[in-house]
Amino acid sequence: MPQNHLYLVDGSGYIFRAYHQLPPLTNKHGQPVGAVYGYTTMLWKLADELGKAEGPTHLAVILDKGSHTFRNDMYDQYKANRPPAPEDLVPQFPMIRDATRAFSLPCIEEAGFEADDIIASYTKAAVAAGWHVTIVSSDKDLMQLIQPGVDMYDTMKNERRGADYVMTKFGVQPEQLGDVLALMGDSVDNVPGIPGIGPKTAAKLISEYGNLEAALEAAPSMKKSKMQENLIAHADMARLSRRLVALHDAMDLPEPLDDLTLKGIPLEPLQAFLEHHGFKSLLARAGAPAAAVAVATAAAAVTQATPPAAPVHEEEPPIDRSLYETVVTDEALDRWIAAAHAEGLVAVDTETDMLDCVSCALVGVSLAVGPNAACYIPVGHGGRDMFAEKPDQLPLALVLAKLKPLLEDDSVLKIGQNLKYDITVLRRHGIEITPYDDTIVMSFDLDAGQSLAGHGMDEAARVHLNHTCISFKDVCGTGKSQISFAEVPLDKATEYAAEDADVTLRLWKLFKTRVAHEGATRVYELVDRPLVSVIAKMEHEGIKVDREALSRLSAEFTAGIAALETEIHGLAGQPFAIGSTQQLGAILFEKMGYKGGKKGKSGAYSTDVTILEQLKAQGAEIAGKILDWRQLSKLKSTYTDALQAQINRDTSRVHTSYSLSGAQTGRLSSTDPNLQNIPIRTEVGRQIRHAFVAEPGNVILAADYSQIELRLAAHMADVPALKEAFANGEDIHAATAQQLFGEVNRDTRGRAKTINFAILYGISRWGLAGRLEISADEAQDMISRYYERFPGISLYITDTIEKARERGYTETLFGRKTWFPRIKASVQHERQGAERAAINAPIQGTSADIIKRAMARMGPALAAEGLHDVKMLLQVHDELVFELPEGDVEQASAIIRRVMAGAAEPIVKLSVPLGVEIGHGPSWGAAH
DNA sequence: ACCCTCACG
DNA sequence: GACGTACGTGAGGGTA
Repeated sequence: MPQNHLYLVDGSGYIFRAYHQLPPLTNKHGQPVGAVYGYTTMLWKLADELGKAEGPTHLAVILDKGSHTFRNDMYDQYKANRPPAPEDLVPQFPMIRDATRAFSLPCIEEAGFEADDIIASYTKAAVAAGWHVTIVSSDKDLMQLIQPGVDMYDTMKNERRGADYVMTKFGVQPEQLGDVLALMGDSVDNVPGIPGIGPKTAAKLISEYGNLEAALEAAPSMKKSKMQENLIAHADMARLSRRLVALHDAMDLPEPLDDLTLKGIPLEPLQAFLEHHGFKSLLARAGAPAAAVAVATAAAAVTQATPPAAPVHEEEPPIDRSLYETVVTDEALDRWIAAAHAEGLVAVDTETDMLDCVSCALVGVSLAVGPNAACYIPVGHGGRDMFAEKPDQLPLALVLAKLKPLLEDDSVLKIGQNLKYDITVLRRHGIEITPYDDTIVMSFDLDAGQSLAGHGMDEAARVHLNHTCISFKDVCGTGKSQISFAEVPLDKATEYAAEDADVTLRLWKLFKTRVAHEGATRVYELVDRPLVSVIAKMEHEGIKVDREALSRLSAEFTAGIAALETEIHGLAGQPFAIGSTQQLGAILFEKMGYKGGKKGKSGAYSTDVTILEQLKAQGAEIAGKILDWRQLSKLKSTYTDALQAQINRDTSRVHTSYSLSGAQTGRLSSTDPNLQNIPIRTEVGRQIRHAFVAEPGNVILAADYSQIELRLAAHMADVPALKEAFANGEDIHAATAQQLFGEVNRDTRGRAKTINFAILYGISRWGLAGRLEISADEAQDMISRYYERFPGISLYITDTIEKARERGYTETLFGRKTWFPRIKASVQHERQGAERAAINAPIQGTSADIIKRAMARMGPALAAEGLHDVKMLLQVHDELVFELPEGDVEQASAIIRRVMAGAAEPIVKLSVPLGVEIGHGPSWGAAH
């Protein structure tokens, strides 16, 4: 009779690990199932052990139930600083139980006890009965249970662990591990331990003195050191910690040992479960687990099962463009679509006849399902002219009809590089791409700030695949002789387009693994990926601009500019190009003899606002005129003229393009045109905002976060005085003025405001001195006072810089990384520049994360309350702009406010409220 | 292609 | 002791 062998599976521990290590999959019902999938493969692996020498004869999955256990009664801080489970993990907990049931395995949980205690109790009982035990977990606390006859098994690393593992990892025997853990403490579970003692020191003490109590008792006679003092001072904390890490092994077993006998795994419930979640590839590709088949073969003849394939990292074949196919027949198209279904994923790229995706025509679609397995489906070659001669290609309508089910199939992942473009193009043809991954966004979430990693495809291919893509220029030429993609011959078009899809798929494979392993899953899944289709919608929507209003302004500005020009030339005594800083510098500082030195390496005179304002203050009339001239020229060329040219001919609206990878901090950026820098600060400039209007019957609504970055700074640096001021709804700059100067008036409030911003940007006394027109010493005093009044700020600054230097990156509250390679530069000002950016990045980036989450939730929140005509049009970093029927304003305002104010939740709980200010009117200008 | 300047948060 | 003088963007005009 072979010996009984009980496997105890630490299900709760596993699911967290699977969540962080595995790609964030969703099933065909749109539910997140990455962790469930990982959990399922683990059970599968265990099922395959059945019948082997070291395999289980008995097995139980142990789960945590509820969060309050006897340890909380012992120490109310236990696990107190643990963040709530990620929102896409929560719905997976019940599915874990489904998965366990699908394998027909017993599942044990008990209120008041942690899974660890249940495992300890079963281990004790089984050992007493003379059984072998294997604990399936990688938890260090459970390693205390290792003893002869009891080992651990880490399925992810495929590693069995005994006493020697504990010895290499912690330097002690398993039975001494509890003492080591007690000294070390555990920041995740909030076990206090002894400050300053980590794994190394703890192990040294325990192996030297044998156990915790002996070490504590010996402390007074140890050599004097910080560690020794701490050992004495915190002895009670260590004793409490010892009790917290001890496993409770004497509970009544919820189910008797003998009930845990493994009998085999009926195939049917397992199959149903796998099919429900679309894990059927697991069954189909790898064969059922041996145990399941053993049961199934009795009923039906099943083909020889093979064990699930271990993930092998095979070298991909180099890119070979000769293997790409031009798809021009029904049969070929069907074959590619079937291949995509079989693979469960497909890289997609669309080719169009112009860059503007609102007006462009579809020219072709490329697909890739594996390395070099890529094709191009031409549909619009030969151009839009109905009568032009065209190459042989499938009709557009047919291709769209066949692609639609694939592109909308929940069980096939669509992969694209900068998908918002393709989403818009295909949405115009009635296709909603879902689900999707975007490699440009993945790249950004991994490598923002890494100077070597460009996120565009050509650069990404060079960096990550060591491959040079065919450039668009090579195919279409440049400048005047540039041709449209519709005119490119099919063979050349296929090489170019299919390569894009092929490269995208290869990049995706790399990034998918990295996202999971490098902690980018949170920000990718919870912030950026959902945003892609939202941004696509906003760009497609566009905003109405009153062309006549702009044209009137242009005319006004032209007249103003001309008048000023005459005056300036008169004052200068000669005509010159006012826009030329070179000529202007010569006039001001050489001919007219004003003071104001040369600047920097170029040796040119600086003529920027600060200089001109100084001259003006000295009484130079020309300086004021030049400032006015510059303002009007800027407004005319950058706004009133340029915006008119940007009004789309087909839609009569302006469609900006947002870059999701534009700003290193995680902010969006806006181009063609940039709608994030429309004037507002001066009255003249503000008129331009009034030209952004709503359709008749509609209004423009603008919703702003008020002081979001300062609020986040107060939260992140933990500044009680600032937090309190925000909680009380005070004027924050006035409150700062009160703290710093003891009185509030226009002057002190203004200075306080400057200092508040200086803090967000990484202050230097020189910089502050310049801004406030005080001496560096006075500025230094002011900074010191700020740190004194707002403790936490200086700690935040030093901490952030230190961490950035250590790890190379900073992180937002949502885990967005920004890399700072120059933080180790030997050139001082380069390094200091990186330090200032590092101070700012977590704050600016968290603010960006929050508004992005608000944007992703806005559509569903509005729709849920029946508001289908509210359109989100623009994002300006802390502001969202909507167009909506006048009658919806009240209801929409409440929803918008709620969504924006609560956008951090539940992932991040802020200790300050987020304020939202909302206004509306016939134009953007009027909405403020 | 680069610099300067200036519009925004 | 000199250095250079706040974070993050994009666009237009002048110059080389």
